[in-house]
Amino acid sequence: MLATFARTAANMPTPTAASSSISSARAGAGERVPYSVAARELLRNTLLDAACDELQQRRWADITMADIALAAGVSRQTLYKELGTREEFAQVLVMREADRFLVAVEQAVHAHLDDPATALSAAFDVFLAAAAENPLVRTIVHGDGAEELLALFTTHGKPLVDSAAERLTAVVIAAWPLIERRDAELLSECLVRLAISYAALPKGPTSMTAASIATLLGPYVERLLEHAAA
Amino acid sequence: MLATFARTAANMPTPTAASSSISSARAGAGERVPYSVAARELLRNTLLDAACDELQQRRWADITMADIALAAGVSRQTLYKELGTREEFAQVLVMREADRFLVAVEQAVHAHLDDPATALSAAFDVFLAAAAENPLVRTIVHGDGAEELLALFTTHGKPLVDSAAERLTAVVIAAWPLIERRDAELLSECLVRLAISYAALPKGPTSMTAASIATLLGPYVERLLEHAAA
DNA sequence: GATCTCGTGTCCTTTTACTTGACATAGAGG
DNA sequence: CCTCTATGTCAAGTAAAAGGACACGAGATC
Repeated sequence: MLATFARTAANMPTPTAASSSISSARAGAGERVPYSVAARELLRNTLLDAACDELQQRRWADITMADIALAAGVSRQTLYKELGTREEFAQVLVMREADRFLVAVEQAVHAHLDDPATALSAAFDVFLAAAAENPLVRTIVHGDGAEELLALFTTHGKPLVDSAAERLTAVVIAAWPLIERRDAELLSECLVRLAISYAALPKGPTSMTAASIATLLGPYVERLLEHAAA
Repeated sequence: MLATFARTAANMPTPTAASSSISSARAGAGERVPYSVAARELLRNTLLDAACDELQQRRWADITMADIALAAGVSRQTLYKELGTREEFAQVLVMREADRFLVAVEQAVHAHLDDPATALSAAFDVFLAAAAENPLVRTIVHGDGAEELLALFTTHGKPLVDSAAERLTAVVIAAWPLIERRDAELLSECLVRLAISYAALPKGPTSMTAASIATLLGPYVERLLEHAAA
């Protein structure tokens, strides 16, 4: 039923759960976002979206800050103030995209709480499939002139890896609370690094890669759970 | 596949087509919304959403403008400037909700382009079902202290009826271009008035009511189409 | 019936956010 | 070498929102 119409899609707390068709979203509790915060978010996202759009048409190296500001309908100054320098902008852009991948991964894990190895495989598969079709990733991996962006995944990838690993750790711990934090952190960082590697340089069908990873790391995870249960 | 992640749900042109799960929205053409416009929209919607939320907790008469502004995280002054007086605010609130109903109706019609009578029935059914569960409508129809809002549907309902009829006319003409505008206008206004009447005072299951309307007006529509085809 | 209280609607001042134009700098290309 | 262009930053100008104040009218209280 579409009975209860959707709340304005504009004022969602996070784009996380922004799917649920046309139904009563956020009818629940005090998840109220004051306008000032929502406007700030809107500004940032408008800017980042504009950059993504531009990226699908020409190389990052050919896109100026002025282009991005113009595309977002905002002055260049506002862009600098809100997102910092070009490098910082790129960093934020990449981080946001990574965050979205994490959301997808989180869902995949959540769907296989009973079987860690399957969860591992499913999550990795979802990630790789998404990465393979994601415009930003494709641009970076496939196209030329995106070396600066590429570096954010590798040589300058510390913020990304750390952040993603941290988030993934949270996912793991939420899924299997018995696992020790240190173990979860180790596993997460390993997974993140593998994920980035395979996203940058795919090998064979995504499901096979995912299965391989599950084969490699599944025993470790199960060992962890056994120890935890004991 | 969720491959291509959703564009920021914040910057959608209209909440109209804001359903399509997680897939590449607006990758198409120049449907770019400059930030200033999006921010304005966001402000209005935040305010209206806040009012809706409040309405689910207490009566319209008990909700002050200050409450709404506070709930939206905005100053009272901004509220007045953006949405006008209390009456105007209520008007806008109602109109927005009506607009959403029209969207649902439009979809229902679109799903039955081949059979006008069925389209009629389906549209009316969708409308009534939605109205029956819609929080705002329920508040107005069921609760006390909403007389001021109720008037906007009846005695002071000219803007609503005119607007809805006009939009419905557009839907009808888009669906069956052969129908003459004058006929579409007559039909639309009649339907809008009936819809409001049954929303305010439901009678029996929605599907039966919808079927009755289709029985009553179906022949008229088919007659129109026959004449047009001739 | 006079007063008190509260919400409305408006005016005005301060503060914040965005725009605009300008400029120093550095790298690319003629 | 010089020009052209993009970056990053500054200061002045403008628009939007916040915050305070007040007149007005409606209900409540005494």
